Amino acid sequence: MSKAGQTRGRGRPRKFDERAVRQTIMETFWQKGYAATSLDDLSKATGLVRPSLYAAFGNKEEMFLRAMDDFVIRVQGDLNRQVPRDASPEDALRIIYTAMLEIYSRAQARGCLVFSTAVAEAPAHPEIRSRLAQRLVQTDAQFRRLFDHIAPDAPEGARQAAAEMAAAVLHSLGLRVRAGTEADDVHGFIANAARSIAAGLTP
Amino acid sequence: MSKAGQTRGRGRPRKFDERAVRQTIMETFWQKGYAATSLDDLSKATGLVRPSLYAAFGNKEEMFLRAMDDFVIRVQGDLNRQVPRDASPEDALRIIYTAMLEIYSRAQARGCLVFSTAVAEAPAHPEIRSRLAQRLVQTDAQFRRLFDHIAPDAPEGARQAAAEMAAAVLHSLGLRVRAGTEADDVHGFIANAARSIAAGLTP
DNA sequence: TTTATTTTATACCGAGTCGCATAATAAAAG
DNA sequence: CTTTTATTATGCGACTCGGTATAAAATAAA
Repeated sequence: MSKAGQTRGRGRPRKFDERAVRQTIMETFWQKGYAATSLDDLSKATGLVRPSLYAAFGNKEEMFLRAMDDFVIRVQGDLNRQVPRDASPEDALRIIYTAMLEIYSRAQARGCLVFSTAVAEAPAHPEIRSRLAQRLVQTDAQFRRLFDHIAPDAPEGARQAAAEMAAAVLHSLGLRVRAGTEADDVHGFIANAARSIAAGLTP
Repeated sequence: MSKAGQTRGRGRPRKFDERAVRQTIMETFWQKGYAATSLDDLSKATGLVRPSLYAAFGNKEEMFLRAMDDFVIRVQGDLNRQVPRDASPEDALRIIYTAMLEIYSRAQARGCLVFSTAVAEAPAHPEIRSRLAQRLVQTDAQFRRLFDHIAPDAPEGARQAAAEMAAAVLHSLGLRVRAGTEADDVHGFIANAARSIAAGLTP
């Protein structure tokens, strides 16, 4: 159902831009969480009535899964734009964490849609849980690839351990932002974490 | 209201054990999350009818706040029983994380009531958010005290950084368990984390 | 135009929600 | 015993929820 938006459909044309609506859905889930976001909320936020939402995006859980994908895509985009390819491990981590802090802090302390919102729905929604698990694995792998690239001389075990630690710091960062931790404390946390992890790579 | 359970009340005596009921409430929230737990669920689980729950424990949010307290108390108890006072940093961390993994893994992958459930309600419930923030601060502080005790020769900055990293690993552990990460992978994560953090304390 | 197709709008459903008002019950205090 | 106080039981009221059936509207194809 629902073409990619290009094919000249045959019936009544849509009055909305699918990508913009998806962004709005993602933002709404991000701000209010899964359970606290009603379909009426999404309807008001997007300007689409509920049946249109269903026709275009499926039920609430499917909308949320889409929102998770859109969230990740957007974060990766922001990140790729800011992280240089030739930084030292400590600088790279500091840049990444600072960028993530900026993302997590937009509007009122929202934290991470995946690590702070999806996680709560994991027990009741196997699909969400599996997507969350995927995300954890991929985050570890991304940091691993980063360290393989910028710290190739470190032993493999150290690179793997550093990658897992780097991911853990990211998880913690989301939590701390969501809890409303003071900005200064968060910056201190970031600086300490970047230094500690980098130290494990260049002994 | 509701006396501590000792003072010989004047009216009709309670038919339930307050501490047992609180444990059941905590377990239920832990298993199903905040939003997904209805008062009827709590009523069924505890055997108390809703008005009795209200009279004894207040509304849903107050019950959850109590559950957070009870959860922390129980975790601290389990932990204090298992962590020796004279272990090396690496051993101490491994013991703590292994114990926490056991707690987080009870029944079907529940993860952490605070880090995986309360966090989702933080935006909508300021009281929950503030309690979550408290918990984050206290967790950092507890690790800090641990390292002050078992690694007093490390520089202060290193002890503080290690404490924050140790807390971050705990946050990540809750997430990973909740996402259903394979037990072997989680054990690897624990071992790597304990080694990395300890290395930062004894260079 | 006519027909086929797709989206939008309205209205509704049944289930479940929290919280409380009220009445029945049980014990202590007088 | 009578009165007071506290707990338990019953039940409801007002609301929100996710989801859908149905009809109106808008466009492309025939």
